[in-house]
Amino acid sequence: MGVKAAAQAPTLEMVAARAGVSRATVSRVVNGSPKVKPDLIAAVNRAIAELNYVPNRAARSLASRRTESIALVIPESTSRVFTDPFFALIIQGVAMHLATTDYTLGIVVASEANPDKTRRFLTGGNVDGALVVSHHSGDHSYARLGHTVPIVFGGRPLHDDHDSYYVDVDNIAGSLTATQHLIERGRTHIATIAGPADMPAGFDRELGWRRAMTEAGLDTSLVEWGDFSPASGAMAMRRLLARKLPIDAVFAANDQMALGAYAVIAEHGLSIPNDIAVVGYDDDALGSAAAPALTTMHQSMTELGATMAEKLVTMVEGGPVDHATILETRLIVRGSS
Amino acid sequence: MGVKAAAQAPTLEMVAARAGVSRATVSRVVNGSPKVKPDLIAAVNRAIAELNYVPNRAARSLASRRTESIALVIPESTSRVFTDPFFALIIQGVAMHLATTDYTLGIVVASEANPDKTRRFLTGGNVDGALVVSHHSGDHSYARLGHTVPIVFGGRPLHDDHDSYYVDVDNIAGSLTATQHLIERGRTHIATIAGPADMPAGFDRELGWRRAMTEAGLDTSLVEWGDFSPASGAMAMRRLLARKLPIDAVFAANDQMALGAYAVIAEHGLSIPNDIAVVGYDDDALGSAAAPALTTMHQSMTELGATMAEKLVTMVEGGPVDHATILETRLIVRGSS
DNA sequence: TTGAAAGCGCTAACAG
DNA sequence: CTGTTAGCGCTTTCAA
Repeated sequence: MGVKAAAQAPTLEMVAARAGVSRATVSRVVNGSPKVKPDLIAAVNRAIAELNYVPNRAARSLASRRTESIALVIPESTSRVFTDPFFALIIQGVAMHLATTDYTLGIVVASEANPDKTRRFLTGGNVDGALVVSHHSGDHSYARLGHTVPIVFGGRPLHDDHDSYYVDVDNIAGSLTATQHLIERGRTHIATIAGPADMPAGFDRELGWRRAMTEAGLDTSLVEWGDFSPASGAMAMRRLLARKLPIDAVFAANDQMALGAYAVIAEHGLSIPNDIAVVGYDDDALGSAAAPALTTMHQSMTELGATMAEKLVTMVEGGPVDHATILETRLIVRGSS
Repeated sequence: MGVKAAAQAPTLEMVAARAGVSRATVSRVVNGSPKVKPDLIAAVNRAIAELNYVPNRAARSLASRRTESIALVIPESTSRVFTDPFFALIIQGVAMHLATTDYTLGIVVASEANPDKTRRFLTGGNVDGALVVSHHSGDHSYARLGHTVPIVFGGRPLHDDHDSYYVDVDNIAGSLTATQHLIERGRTHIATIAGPADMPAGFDRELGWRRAMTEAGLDTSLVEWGDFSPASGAMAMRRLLARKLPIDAVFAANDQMALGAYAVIAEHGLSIPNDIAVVGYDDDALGSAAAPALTTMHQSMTELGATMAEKLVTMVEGGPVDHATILETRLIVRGSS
């Protein structure tokens, strides 16, 4: 209201006029074309600065048929476990990598009630590519879209899907290492609180534990499953203890479940690590503040996110990429083992 | 490569041709204009379905001068504490609310090294509005942009900024309630592990504690500050105990610090809640799995996010909104108090 | 190396 | 109520 006219955003045309060149030239300068005379480049840049010009994405994308934006798709069901630092860190990694590029990041929570909405959004030319993360394997249903628009998955497909692209952490090697650490510490009755077997992370971490146990000739019957939540970890620990078998260590498939187990171990009057050593997975912030501090496997989820983003951008721009990229994991020994 | 022609996405024009109407009519149907004859609507919708048409956002936005997308801005410094469920939950709330609208969500990590990049992005007509969240008050530097593009802040401005729009939880009432709960339980030497005084959440939660204590005629000298991390909570608790004054309860400004304090209390051979009752804030997932389970103040961050999104959309669409929206908080009594 | 001109797919007056 | 007609701001041949 009042006198103030809507300050019209400067257009490329205004820049051209001010710099005394054609719109085409301004466009070339903005897009870094190599064949523009230096003095013109300078003139254009000056005009851009003076006008505080910023290109209109919609117009650019309409004309060029590229959107300069990528979507991070999060299946609704997994968004419910958003509390899991997992997602937040991946988003952070993706966002930070993208900040170094010209791509914009869009978040899409894929409604399971209406999966076509997401499909259409992705195939409707709204994004140049997509990142799909989930704990659930089934969500690789998006895999087929990969033929229409570039897609990079976070976490390996549960069933090896030969032509999908993904970045994953080495869950098998990680859990193998964690279990071997317990064995080296002289533990022999090592239980595991595993994650759901229908999620790659759950399946693989159980597998690594199994391998380490088998290689060492130890018994692999002490398994209980949780859903990665602290409460489920506590319940699993309770079931483990209820078996009345000797247990001198527990490898939990994630820190949240490990911490859930802490409470139960204390309730039973047992001490960590004297009676039962505990090793978690993920290196949650809370593990280091727990008493005793939790030994765990560290893997950088921000790195995972950044790597996914980098890979996708490479694909979008037509570069060569491998189907699988596996990130390393490392053991962090603290007081609980 | 090979024979496959790039399957050209169907355009509005193709739909018009197939339905035997003009492009304008198709546009009207797509945008739900009330003045189109039912039979034409049907014809158009049939053509849309047959062609699997999906509107091109760029074209639409270029022509209509609206982007149908909003940005969630996260200052870089606060993105480092991304591990804090706070952000993840807000994002979730925002994403879920937006999923019920036609708006798209973009995540922008505002580089502090190059703040203008974000400013330009926001003012450059790339989004219809923005949501800004941060724990830090200083970040209301974006407040001025509010005159150019609608902005809703998460958390109140530290210095009351009379014309910015925000949604916040009632930190003062919440911490007052938490402290009164401790007082009702008969505790009289109640310490607080406060958050940074330069963050509204830190400042307000300390204030609520102070009010409750003062009203009850209790001493308010037992204060130590942390930075909301578990480690800082542990250190603050250590300092509190080092004062060698009687302490029979602790109100921590968030659960992560409360849990950090747990470890230290145990180290000192004290028991919770017998020797020291503990109340946290935020209702983190881990608080309920701790031993004993943590009494805390619950506030729905997803609701915060959803409310922010809703408010912004209303603003973007020209509806009336209040400057401040305050969300309720509730006490959850568990074993630690 | 630069400019002119033709759209990209859609919306929004304005007629009719 | 429906169609016609201009563009929205930018990229991109094609000539010059």
